[in-house]
Formats: sequence, structure tokens, C-alpha cells
Amino acid sequence: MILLDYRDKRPLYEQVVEKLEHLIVCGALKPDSKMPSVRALAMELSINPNTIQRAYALLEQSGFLYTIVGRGNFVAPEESWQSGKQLALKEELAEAFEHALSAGMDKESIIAILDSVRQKMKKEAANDSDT
Amino acid sequence: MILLDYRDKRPLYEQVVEKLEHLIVCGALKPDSKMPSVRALAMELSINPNTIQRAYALLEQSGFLYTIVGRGNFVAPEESWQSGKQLALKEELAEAFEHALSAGMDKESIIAILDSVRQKMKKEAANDSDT
DNA sequence: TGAAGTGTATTAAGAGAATTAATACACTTA
DNA sequence: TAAGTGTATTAATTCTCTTAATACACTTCA
Repeated sequence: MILLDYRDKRPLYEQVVEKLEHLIVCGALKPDSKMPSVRALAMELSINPNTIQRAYALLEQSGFLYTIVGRGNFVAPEESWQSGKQLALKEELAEAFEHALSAGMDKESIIAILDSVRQKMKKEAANDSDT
Repeated sequence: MILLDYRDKRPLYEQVVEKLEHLIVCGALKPDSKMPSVRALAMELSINPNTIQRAYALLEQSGFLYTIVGRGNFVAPEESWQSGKQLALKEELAEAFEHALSAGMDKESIIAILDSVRQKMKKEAANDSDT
């Protein structure tokens, strides 16, 4: 199903997450289809089941899988991943806001930056439609 | 001059950076005034001089201090730090905004998140003053 | 009902990075 | 030249992260 790269310095579970996420987004793994069991995939890759468990847990957290205890893990419907991305975006925003506010920046200044980004993106969209 | 918190799980040099940065931004340490020597501050805090050295190096990198070898470290003029810090914050915000907007999030949703972060920080500030 | 398959929780071992310390060097000033 | 300053190098230590070992709990189905 996937192949690990031991020259890659990143942790194994991260590689597993990345590759499975890719397979799901590309449609190679269809929504509601059953994933290999934690133990089966661990066996196939010759690694510990907990490592797969961790990868599956992360994929579930970001909405790519859903779990039925005792039955297995399944690919989530497309709507789930998109809401997961929304969550990630919110966290990114919250982090930036926290930094800005604790540095003393006020709400108006932050909104001014937001508006400037919106205008910049509008212009770029207009230019794109020209080409 | 500053006080370390050994219950704080962050590294010592990070605490030193944070507290000195705060003293500079608040005006408690005036531009061009001499900072305590690496050894003196280390002695005062009962930690290794290299830890202070590391903190000073980071503060110099972000424009809060300047160094004259053999003479000491000095507080940088306001222009040096304000520009660098503000710029970094603006870039972080702009990046997050760009991601959010291109994913289809609208202005109102973004401002709602900003408000929730502001409220959260107010609460935390209130709790800190209790202890 | 019980065995086999599934996910889950807990704990510990191992590796690696990050932090801190020890020490020696180099520059400036008086 | 001595005392005070920052700097560089290396080593010891601490800590976090990753992975593994193991036991537990739930579902299904023969």
C-alpha cells in the first residue's frame, strides 16, 4: 500500500500520515472503504502497531478517517477533510492574533492589514483573468 | 534586574530574552544604556554566563541590543527593534489572512476569531493576577 | 459463548536534539 | 599589564520525541 523511506529523517508516523493523506485526497482510497487494520499495516511495513495507531489517530483528528472500535478504520467522506482544513486555518489565525495582541497591536491595526491583503488578492485575481 | 521561574518549563535563555525584551519595550531600560555584563548577570541569576550570552545574541539578532566587543552590550535605539518586530508580526498576519481568504473564509468570520482570542487573553490575564 | 480480529491505553526503552556548563581565547580600556 | 568585556569550542546533562512492548476493551461471527 505504501513504502517507507528510511533515509528520510522525519519520524515514521509522519511519513505514514503524509502518504495515506495523499492517497485519500487523490481518490486512490474511496470514502467509506476500509483501511488495513493497525496490526496488518504494521506487519506489512515491519514496524510497531503503535506507530500506525498514531498515524491513524492523526488522520482521524484532521478528518481523513473515522474509527469504529472493534470494526476498523474507514476513509471519511470528502466533507470531513474540508472542515478539518478549516480548523487548521482557524488555529493559524488564532496563533498570529495572539502574537500581535501580546505585542500591543490593536484590533484596528490588525483589521487594516486584513483589508490590505484582501485588496491585494482582488487585484491579483483581476490580473489572472486577463491572461 | 529580572527573576527566573524554575517552575516554567521553557529554557532559561528564553525566559531571559522575554523579560529583557519586555523591560526594553516598556522603557525601563533606556536606549544606549549599558546592559549588565554577561558574567555579572549570570552571577546575579546563579546561572552559566553562556546562557546570558545566548540570550544577548538573540536580542541582538532581533535588534534590541547592540554589542561592542570589549565594552559591553547596550540597548538599541527604538527604531531598531520596533521596525523588525512589527514587520515580522505583519508578515505572520498577512500569511494567515491569505490562507484563510483563499480558502473562502470571509472577513466577518476572521474578525470573530480575533475577538475570541482577545477574550481568551483577557481571561488569562485576570487569572494570572490572582496567583 | 469464545476465539479471532479490531482499536485503545499505559508504560518503558532508545535515540537524538536542545540546553546548560566548563574552559580557553580575544579584544578594550585604564 | 591587569581587569573587565564579549566570543568560541567542547563536553556534560537534561529533556523531548519516537518507537516498542504489553495488556486491556470492544465487535463480530462461527
